[in-house]
Amino acid sequence: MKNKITIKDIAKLAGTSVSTVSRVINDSPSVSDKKRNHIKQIIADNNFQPNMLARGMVSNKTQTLAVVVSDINNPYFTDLISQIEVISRNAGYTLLLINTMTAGKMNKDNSTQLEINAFKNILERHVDGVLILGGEIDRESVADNYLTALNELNDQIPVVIIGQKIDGCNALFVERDQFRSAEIITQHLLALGNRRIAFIGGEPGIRITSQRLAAFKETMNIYSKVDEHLVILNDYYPQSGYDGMNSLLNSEEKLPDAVVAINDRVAWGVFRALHDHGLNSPDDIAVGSCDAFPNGEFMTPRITTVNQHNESLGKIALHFLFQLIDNKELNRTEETHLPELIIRESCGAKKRDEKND
Amino acid sequence: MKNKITIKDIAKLAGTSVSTVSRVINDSPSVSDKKRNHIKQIIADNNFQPNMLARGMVSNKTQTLAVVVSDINNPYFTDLISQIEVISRNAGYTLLLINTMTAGKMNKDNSTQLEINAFKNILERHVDGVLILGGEIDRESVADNYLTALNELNDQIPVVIIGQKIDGCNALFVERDQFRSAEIITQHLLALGNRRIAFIGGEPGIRITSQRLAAFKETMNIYSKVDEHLVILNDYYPQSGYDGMNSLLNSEEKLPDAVVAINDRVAWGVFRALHDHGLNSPDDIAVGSCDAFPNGEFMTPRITTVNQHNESLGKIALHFLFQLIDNKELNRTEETHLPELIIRESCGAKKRDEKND
DNA sequence: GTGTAAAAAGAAAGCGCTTAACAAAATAGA
DNA sequence: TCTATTTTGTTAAGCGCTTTCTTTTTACAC
Repeated sequence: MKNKITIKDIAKLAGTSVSTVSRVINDSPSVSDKKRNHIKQIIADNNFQPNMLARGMVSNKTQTLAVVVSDINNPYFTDLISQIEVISRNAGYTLLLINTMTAGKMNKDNSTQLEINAFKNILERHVDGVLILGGEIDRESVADNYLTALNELNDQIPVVIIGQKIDGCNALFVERDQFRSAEIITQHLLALGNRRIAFIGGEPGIRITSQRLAAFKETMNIYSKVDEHLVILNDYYPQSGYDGMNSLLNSEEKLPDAVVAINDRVAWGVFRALHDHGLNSPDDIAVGSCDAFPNGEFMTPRITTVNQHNESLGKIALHFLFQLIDNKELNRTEETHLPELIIRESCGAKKRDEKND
Repeated sequence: MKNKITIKDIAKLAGTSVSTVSRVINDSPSVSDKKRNHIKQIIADNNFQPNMLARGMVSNKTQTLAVVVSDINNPYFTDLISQIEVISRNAGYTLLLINTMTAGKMNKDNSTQLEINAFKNILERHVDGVLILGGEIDRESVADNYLTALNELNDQIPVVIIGQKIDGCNALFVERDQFRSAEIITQHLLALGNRRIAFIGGEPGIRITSQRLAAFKETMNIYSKVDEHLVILNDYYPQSGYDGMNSLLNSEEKLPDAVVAINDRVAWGVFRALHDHGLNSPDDIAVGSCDAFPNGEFMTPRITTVNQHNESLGKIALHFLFQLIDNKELNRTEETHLPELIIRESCGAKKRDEKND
């Protein structure tokens, strides 16, 4: 490891003072063009990179954003992170990534503690802003010490949370209407004539699940009624859909006409279970879901789902975060993106249209 | 934003000197238990977090690792990152995440420049170690300025690269045998009696593609021969498999008996194309691939693929990186993980067994 | 030439911390 | 009791930079 070259070295090489070199680095005006060019040349020749730690100490800016994410393997978050990375990079920020879920499910206390630790870490590092995706915030009830830690963090550093607003939290929230999206897909399935509809997937105690499930139930109750045997929660992954559908298929109960899967990945498992039983979607059982994950059009059948326009979430959240960092007045426009039904094959709408032609 | 509390404030509150407080923070022995406890109490009461920038300046350690990744949306990398995050966090490091691909494909110059910029950024931030996943390193030929920048980075900070060794690069490489995995799946397909086999997916000019394609061709040439019309490269995503398979299905050429997809996601698109043409895998066309992505067992048909044990890559890479950071002698054991065939449904091996019973 | 204002350059303080060097106090041995 | 040693605490330097305050240089008018 070579010894790092410092601003002092550059000053010496250029035969000038440290402060003049600093002025050149920071594009301060009061340096003559001649000297400026000379110094720039020397900086380039020696491949000098100013030490950001030192700059950060005095300027109180680290050009760093912390991203706290509960599950980096979830493509919903990955999508978000990659958007966030690009926008941040273009704005001159680098991301500190903090994942708070180890592997699989964790017990609640443990994950709460992990997030609180993350906040401490963030505080130590003096980042300029914090973005929180999912995690504890998704829970229906948040521990008091978590809320305290989060508010303390937000006292020191601007925090923007992508998720549903929670009471008592002072951070800024950017949210999507999770109720509405489940309502849309349930209405669609009902409109196609299905009356006995199952709900599969989602983790109990997590807000997105309760909201979507509530939407499902309320909507169902208008035209039909919910058979509680047909509501099977678990988590958000294909295995969950597979197990859920299988238990329905293997039970004594009458089979449903249709299934609302909590998201496309769960639907994937549902399809697999159906196929294993020689059944077919949409002909035997229609399946609809939410979230429009990438590549849903390659599933067999192509999945009918609800696009929440999550692709704009990262952009909006950063927009706010940058405003907070710069102490600007918040301008909460351009936030509304309504969920939108994407009709593909798995609910059978197109097939029905063809028949009616 | 509250004013941050500093070590000075703690010293004043504790009626002692800054250095004594520092000793307590750093668990230095020469402080009496009484004073130590008193100071610890005050630190806790005031929720004091030492400023890591300041600590980093003097100690030359930032407890930060940079992770440079070309495409954070690729689940192969996401898997890797999430492992890396957990291990790093447990070792007291936080990750700086730098994604170098914006969206979709980029032209080569642009992405080279993005990575070089990333290296500069890393240098400025004085991280303790760097991990590189994919990116330029994957290309068959690397630009000179890229190699120079990479070597300069490695001169200052330990760099570990997960990928195939490139000439002239001084960083440490951790690799998997990409040739072997394609060889395995091709052999499997040949052993099942297929002779006319297509190769779909992968990006020309990227090393993993050339290596797997070379393995495919060499293996094929032993028992059969390669019809160049049946080799269709593009990229690594379902669309690529879909388009590739479709073009085969729509062409005048005789259809292949089997397909080697470069990875499971490409195979996914292949299945979709087959299905659109009323064809079925493995009955009409067998499909095998590499990489054993998560949830492959939920595909229809369940995919037969080759597990590269990439799950151990992150662990091994960090193991080395930590050794380099601590200036330890490198101990390159436990590195061998042979690729392994996972037989599921899509090549038809099990069906054949049943028939023979 | 002198005088003055503006521009350019430099000196020095300080960001929050660690740590070497030193000083003081406590303990031990003679 | 007195010195030698160990333990505990303090002072101050310095990490690499920014920035305020000062000084020097330059430009221009008279």
